[in-house]
Amino acid sequence: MPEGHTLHRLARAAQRRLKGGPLRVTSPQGRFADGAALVDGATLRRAEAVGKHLFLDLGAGRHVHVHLGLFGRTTVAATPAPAPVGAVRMRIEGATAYLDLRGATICEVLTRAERARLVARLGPDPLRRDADPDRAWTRLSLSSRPLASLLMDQSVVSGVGNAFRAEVLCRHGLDPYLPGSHLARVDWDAVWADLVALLRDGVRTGRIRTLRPEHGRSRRSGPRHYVYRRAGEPCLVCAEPVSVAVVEGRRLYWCASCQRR
DNA sequence: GGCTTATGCGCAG
DNA sequence: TGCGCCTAAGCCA
Repeated sequence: MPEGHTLHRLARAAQRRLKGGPLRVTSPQGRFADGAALVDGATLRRAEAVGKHLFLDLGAGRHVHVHLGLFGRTTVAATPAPAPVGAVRMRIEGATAYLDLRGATICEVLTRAERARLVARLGPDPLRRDADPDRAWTRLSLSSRPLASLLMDQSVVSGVGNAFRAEVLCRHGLDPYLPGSHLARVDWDAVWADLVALLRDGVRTGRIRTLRPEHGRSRRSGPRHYVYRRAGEPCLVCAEPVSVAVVEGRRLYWCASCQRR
């Protein structure tokens, strides 16, 4: 479930459960065998997420970089680790916990400079204290591209994916096709603040919860989002059917009636 | 057991 | 713009 909150949550879990003693790093599936050999026996200095990227600082200028892509999944659990089932790209075993990685787009060892170059091309991450929303505003306000494209562009804002894109635009009544340059500063400030709150909630709960209390956030059954994956179903606010179209290669869901600005 | 879909992204053309 | 990567889960028969 890889939007930014997933990676920050993973970074926290890794930091808490793998820090300390030497780590056994292997690649049962084999595709990360060379990388694993480079870092096997190292100690975790720091686990950190930037946008949808996870970095494990293993000292001596070695940084394991993981990007989950669309399919990547991780397991973090108490040792002893069971015999690997399926395609485990990377397994990290510590004294009390282990981490399994499957299906990731990227799992590699980077130098500090390579890591810095990668981070430099990412836009501000709403989950990081050092994030500067002005950087994103500068990009947005000069662009004729639609908001729905800009929000998915990791060099504009990092950590937002298809679910949060759809939901945050809906929560603010924003037309997904509005050019970035037509967005009011006050609306961007509100969207940014909302992304901070929504993503933080995601880190805490491990879920994407976007419904306001009056629309059933705590309800057990029924829709869990305003528009995401609800094509053709009634909008929770105005009951008009939710629209769907492909933008940036991903399905965009929105309410054409509520989101007009 | 097969088919579809998925919270992503780089690359060819 | 569309394809390919890569894995798992949900749905159907």
